[in-house]
Amino acid sequence: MAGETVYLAVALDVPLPGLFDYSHDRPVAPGVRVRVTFGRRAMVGMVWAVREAPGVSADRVRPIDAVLDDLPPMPADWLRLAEFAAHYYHRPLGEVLLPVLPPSLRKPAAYTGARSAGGPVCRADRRPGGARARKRKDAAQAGPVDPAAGAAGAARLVPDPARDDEGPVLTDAQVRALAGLRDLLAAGTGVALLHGVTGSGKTELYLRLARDVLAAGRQVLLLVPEINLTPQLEQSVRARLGDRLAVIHSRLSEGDRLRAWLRASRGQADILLGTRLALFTPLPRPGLIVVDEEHDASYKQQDGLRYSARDLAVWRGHDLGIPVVLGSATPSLETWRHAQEGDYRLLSLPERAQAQPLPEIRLVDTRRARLEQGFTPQLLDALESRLTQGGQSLVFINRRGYAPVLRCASCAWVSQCRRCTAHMVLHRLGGRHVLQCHHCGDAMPVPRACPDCGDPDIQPMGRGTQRVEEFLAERFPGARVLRIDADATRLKGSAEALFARAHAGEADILVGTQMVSKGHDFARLGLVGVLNADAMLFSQDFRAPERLFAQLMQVAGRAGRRQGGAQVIVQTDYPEQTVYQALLRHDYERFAAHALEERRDLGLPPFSSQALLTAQAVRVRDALDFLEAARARAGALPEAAGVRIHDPVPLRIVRVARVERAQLLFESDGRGALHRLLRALLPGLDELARGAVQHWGIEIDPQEI
DNA sequence: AGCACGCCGACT
DNA sequence: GTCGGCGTGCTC
Repeated sequence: MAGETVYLAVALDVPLPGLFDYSHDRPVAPGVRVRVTFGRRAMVGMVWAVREAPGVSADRVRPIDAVLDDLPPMPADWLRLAEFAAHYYHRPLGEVLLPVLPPSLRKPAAYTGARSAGGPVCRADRRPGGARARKRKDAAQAGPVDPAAGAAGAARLVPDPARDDEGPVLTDAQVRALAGLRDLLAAGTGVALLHGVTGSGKTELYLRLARDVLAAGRQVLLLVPEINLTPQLEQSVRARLGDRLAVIHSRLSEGDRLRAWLRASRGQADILLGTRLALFTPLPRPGLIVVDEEHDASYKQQDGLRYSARDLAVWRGHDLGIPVVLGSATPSLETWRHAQEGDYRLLSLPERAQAQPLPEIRLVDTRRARLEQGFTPQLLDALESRLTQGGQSLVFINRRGYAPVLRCASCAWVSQCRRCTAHMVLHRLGGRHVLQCHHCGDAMPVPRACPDCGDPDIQPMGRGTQRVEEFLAERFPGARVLRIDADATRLKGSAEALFARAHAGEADILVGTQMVSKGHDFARLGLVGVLNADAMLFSQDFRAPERLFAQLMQVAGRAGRRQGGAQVIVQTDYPEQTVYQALLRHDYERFAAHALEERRDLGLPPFSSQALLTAQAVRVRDALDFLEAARARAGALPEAAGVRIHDPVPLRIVRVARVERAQLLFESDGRGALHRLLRALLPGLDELARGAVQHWGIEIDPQEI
């Protein structure tokens, strides 16, 4: 088989443009991984193309160290997806192709070490169970479980498509929406927006649609925004659709992640449930992609390749010729506009599935109120009466810790982080208090007296979840108060435990951040109180009202899902704001229409496309100088026509961990013009950045500005 | 991004 | 004398 020397163009996970040529004695198919030496280190790369001659002088070309043939070549559609993502987000191919693989498939040590016998795939196959499956066996499962499902070639548990009576009786709106979704399946392609208020039964429709797809012998990819949401959905899917399910998210162990990836990519799993990174799993028989809570910011990766899994899901669906369903109670304005324009098919579920009315919403004006620890008398009374009725309440405050800042009573001292332009937040840790920076993670003890003037009277200002928890426990001595936030759930498994206690009714008042607002269905929850919502209104970001509205709709949706008479109290200084007025009526459409009009007037997305050039330096001046130079260079290019180039600005939190940051916004009405300009501009920027700039990057379709 | 090499300060 | 600081430059 060995023959003439060929040159393999290999993609490597390095921030350098292009591919790297290596020699080999025979051609290797694109999509096959290889082990190579790059500089002094061993790396796993992926063959992208075969060439007869190297693109660089032959003396620089090195041979391939090994062809990793423990897996078939990555399928062509998967390679197209990665190529599109690399092109669209302006990153080298290798920075897409490799990081989206399970870690063990891209680490050279997995193939070279003494214990690597046969490589990671061999080892995974030798132990097909894995921790997840072992745990599952112990747990009593509702619904059919096929004990052999983990093994290759296990009998498929095919649901009977004729049995449409499985699961709850559908409402008229659900029946209509399901018919629309089935039209989409029959058409074979297209995007649907399933717009349904919380509790309207979107999940039920996903399950029914998925069953159709499975019955046709195809696979379903089901994306959720957060790891927290996978266990619940996993249980419903198993109960209704059987055990040929794989779950992928970043907190799996390497072994479990590889096993799940293998089961999906070999077609042994019919349903793949996961967070954004699951989008990049190859599927041999794809039939449907569902993106639940499509508006959620978690779909946008915030480091490395900054991709939007929702946008790529739409692209992948189109490329594969399969339908994509986007579900949300508060669709992103981008998606909503597509639905309005008819690009996406709009299917609505305007009412809750189980005939519970939506909770009554009250805005309580805090300008006139006498506040007790941030609480209005109205909210305290409502909490009190829920307690006497034996119902559960939720106090929502999107701020963790005890108090956002510590301040000296007699001078100007505040608890400023040494390394960031941000305050250090007071936290209660065990029985003690400490100061923590939420941006760099730095921590320090609370000073006994003011470091500047020596006054011992230093006081916490404002409040976070911990202080609210403490106050409520004092104010309502008989009540069981349970706090659920990132701090309380930091330990592995503690999130599940806390949520289980909340669900079991072992708490009368829940205090939580946005973590509690997603996906959970607390049976006895009859009251939601929202503190400090206005904080989000003041953000400079033009998307702040959209996010606030979604957040409030979501948290309001926690109330009264199982019984009527539920109430939501939102405390605000600005009850007249459109966001709050629309919220009062549970009126997404009114809010969206208003927000879209504003966006259109200002030429903001979705009526324009944006890209953000970011720079980091020791001193912000250097970052700004670089961006200014980039702006001048961009403006001089012929491709700049039709692209608005804003002024470079320092970020609001300019310094994080002693690094200062600035950004430059590009905006254009058409996507094409923007990308053409970037294509012309970006290759020269490394040269401009030489010197004081530590790092620069481009972000396409930024979610925060 | 790694990981080298390279050329100047405080340690046994 | 050398251990090690991080500036500069390269990786098919």
